[in-house]
Amino acid sequence: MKIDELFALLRRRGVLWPSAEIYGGAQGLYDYGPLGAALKRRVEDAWVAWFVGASRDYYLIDPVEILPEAVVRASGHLENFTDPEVTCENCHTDFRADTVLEKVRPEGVDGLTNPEIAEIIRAKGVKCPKCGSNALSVPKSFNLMFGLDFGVTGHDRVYLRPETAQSSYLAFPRMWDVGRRALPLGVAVVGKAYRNEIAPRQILFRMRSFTQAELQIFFDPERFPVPFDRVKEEKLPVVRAARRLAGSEEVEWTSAADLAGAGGLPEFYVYHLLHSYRFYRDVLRFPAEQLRLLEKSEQERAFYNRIHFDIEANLESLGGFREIGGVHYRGDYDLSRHGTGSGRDLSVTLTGGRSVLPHVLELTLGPDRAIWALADLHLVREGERTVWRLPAYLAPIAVGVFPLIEKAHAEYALRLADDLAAAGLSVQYDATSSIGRRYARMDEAGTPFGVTVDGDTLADGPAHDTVTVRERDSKGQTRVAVAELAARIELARRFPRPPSI
RNA sequence: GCGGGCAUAGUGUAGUCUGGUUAUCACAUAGGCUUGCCAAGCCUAUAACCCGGGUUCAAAUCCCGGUGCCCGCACCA
Repeated sequence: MKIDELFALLRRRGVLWPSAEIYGGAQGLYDYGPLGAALKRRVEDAWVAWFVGASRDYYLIDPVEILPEAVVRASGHLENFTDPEVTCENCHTDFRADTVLEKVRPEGVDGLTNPEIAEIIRAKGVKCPKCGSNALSVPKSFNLMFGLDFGVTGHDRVYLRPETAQSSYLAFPRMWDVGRRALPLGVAVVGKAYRNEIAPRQILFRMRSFTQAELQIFFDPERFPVPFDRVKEEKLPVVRAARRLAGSEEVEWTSAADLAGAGGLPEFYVYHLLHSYRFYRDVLRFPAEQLRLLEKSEQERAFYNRIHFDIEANLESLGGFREIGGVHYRGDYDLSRHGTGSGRDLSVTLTGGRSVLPHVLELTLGPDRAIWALADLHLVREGERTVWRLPAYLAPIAVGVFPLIEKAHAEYALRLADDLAAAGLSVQYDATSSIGRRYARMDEAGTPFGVTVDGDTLADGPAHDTVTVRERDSKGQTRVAVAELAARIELARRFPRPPSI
């Protein structure tokens, strides 16, 4: 589906909508409605089950969303988020000031005010790199972090975190003690991050307030054991950076063994790349042929990332492959920077007495993007029918309960709906319109099971206390005893379990 | 940020160029009758011109400003 068509459908069903709609909306802010909120929780829970559940030494924490200025100064976000830009008044192209001044001032523009940069441009006669005209503007700074006044005086500067990862780094020394004082140690955060994007675009794909699910694995750079033998035959759809620089974005299905061998990647990295890939393929159930693992070149990736693969899904609504998550080997950059910034030594002493500054492997997911991808890839029109083929364990509503004839069967059906809800299932009771229309609504919401109470349920005979269970994808119907119903649905609602590390 | 396009019920739309009726139609939603396992039928109801200003006897329609969305460029640490 096209982006507008898909968004209209999601809006109509109350999955999500623009925030502050009655005031005309606010750029880059969206709210989730009942279906979206429930779906998001399921996606996040599935992520936690898959990533945090992979090891006994991985933990989920819930830190605040506000960072003191010293933190973002140390992390590099303060300077990197405020790159000055100049615009060519002639051809209307924007450039980063340090790029434009590369030749005349190779040391960069850090520490210069915008008028000072403008003076250099004027004095050196710097021209527009694109059209060659003399029309470069005075630089403007885009602070991509939201700054806040903190405390009574408002003199203390704080920022909404631009990524959840920083919260995990700050927690590392405490988690070292809370955990088993052993590496690897995983610290996961699922929460909001905020970026004052210049141009929010494409609904959930570039928002100013969005959710990140990130697992930071702190490990000993000399030793990160993984059960690599178990996975070495598995093939991954990769696009290596070298191949991209040579002009091809074609996927090469490469075995884990080859990526680690001739491919030159560490085994621990390949293992986790595969673990992440499996989440998208086996948990979110994105078709393998619509997924690719795209390696970022040295120019594209952040300088501190030693290895960087994006996990991308091919989305019709957005015109191609788009990043949903990533696997980043960040080295010791983060703990080193925060060690310097805080004046604390963040290295740890391992059993045996060796002291190490742990390296970080970061596994990320953008839950908002995942939700859009779940809609793009699984929400399909089949003639008159619209079906959201979500995996049963991700569906916002587990089961719909319908009386075939409201007057005759409502009492029993309502009681059944209450019983299923009491068993911990999300239930939707619907008695309006024809049974076919109710099934159709259920299909559109992605509800995997519809339970219909009919005359046989109430009558004496072999079908007493049984109901029709209608399955969303096949439209097939089976007769199920009410006593077994909750257990059956619960089974389908279990998240896939990860292989343990 | 720059450039282009767009904005009408819950959703999709007609009407805008050429100002003038009770703002069109479909689907959806709610109620009734009927039916009773896949969006059936009939009747009824709810429901919209993005916001602000201007021109005019009269503005959904023309003009200005704002807001938001889409596309391209740039940006995405």
